[in-house]
Amino acid sequence: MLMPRKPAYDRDALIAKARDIFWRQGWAGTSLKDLERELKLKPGSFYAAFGSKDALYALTLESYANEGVARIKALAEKLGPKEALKAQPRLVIEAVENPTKACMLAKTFAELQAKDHDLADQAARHMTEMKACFAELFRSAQETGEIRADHDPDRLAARYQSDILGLRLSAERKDVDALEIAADIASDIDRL
Amino acid sequence: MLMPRKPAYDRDALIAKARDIFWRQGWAGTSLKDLERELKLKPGSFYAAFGSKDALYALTLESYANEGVARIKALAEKLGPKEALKAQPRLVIEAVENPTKACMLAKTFAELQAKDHDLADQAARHMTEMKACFAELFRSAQETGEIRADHDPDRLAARYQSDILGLRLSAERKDVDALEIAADIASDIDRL
DNA sequence: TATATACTTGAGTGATCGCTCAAGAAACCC
DNA sequence: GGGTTTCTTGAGCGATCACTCAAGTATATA
Repeated sequence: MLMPRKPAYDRDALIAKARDIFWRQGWAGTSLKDLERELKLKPGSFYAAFGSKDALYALTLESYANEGVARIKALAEKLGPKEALKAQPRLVIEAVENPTKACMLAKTFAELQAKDHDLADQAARHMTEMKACFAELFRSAQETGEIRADHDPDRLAARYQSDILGLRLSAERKDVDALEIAADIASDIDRL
Repeated sequence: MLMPRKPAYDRDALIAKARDIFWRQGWAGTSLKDLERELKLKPGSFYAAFGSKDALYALTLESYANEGVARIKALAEKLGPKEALKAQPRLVIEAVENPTKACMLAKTFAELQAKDHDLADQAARHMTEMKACFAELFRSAQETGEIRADHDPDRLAARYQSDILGLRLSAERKDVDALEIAADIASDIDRL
């Protein structure tokens, strides 16, 4: 007895579009008007589809984090763990398809942590996830002997992630040559 | 013929107080209500004293940057350039008087750059200023022979500042041992 | 003490915020 | 095509935004 009607939009495409807007403009910096205009959705459709601005933001964080993990894992598959870690800094600041260089998780965390917003926790969890991913790469690079075994892979991962966050923020600046920094981060890995 | 009346508040103290609020909560995250409550100023007095929210924010950025430059220069005076650069990472994440660990200039820049807001430019200029300050320390450490002369001090400064930005953001996370990262940044300087 | 001047107060401005909902349009099964 | 259900539309909700201003108060000089 069901007689439905399909939505006129592609939900995943809308989430990807919203991700780019939130990524660039932040949480408070993006209004419902912005989203309605860019997603071509009237308020009613928007709320029927996503429930709330925060709920959509959560979906975009999820999407962002999943793609990030997938990208680094694919890179490791292709280049091996050490070379993937070395290549990542340069790739991440050269990705022209990104709406901005800085990390969306870091931006979200920095903006909303003081408010104890749920989205800050969620961003933090995704960053922990990424850090674990980096640690695994350091660990397997140690197993293959590419990196000396007397380093703590978790510590290496924390430092590496911190460097990447700084790099990606620096890459937004006009007075900084982010490629030099990326190269220096990569060459640090050779010294391990 | 002038018959004035002094304000009941200490303007510099108010700016310092506002700085801490903006630093923690960001630009969009701080409402006039927040400021009026914390500064104990009614709207009329607020606008008579500072003109606008943005004008006050600009004053707080100025205050923040001036104190930052003064602190690093005092540290260099006391410890010498190399030891100052090595000490700074730890000191900056251990400063308990700060409302938050992350750098206010970086947070401002990240939040407002996409909007082409004047405050983003101003924050960027202050970061450039800080970078030049770091470069000068690297340069003088090279002159004393503490750091090898075959490094580009401007490049070292850009990398160092990028590392500090990442460190300070990392220091806000519960799952990261920022002291370890600070120690690793310091030991990197010994290898130069 | 009288008066001029600056500061303080708080109600209130129009604009925008995230969001709701009733009504109309469109697509499905029978 | 008829009937049912979902999707789409857009006016409009109360709350909050940054900000204004006229009236009241306090403090200086004369």
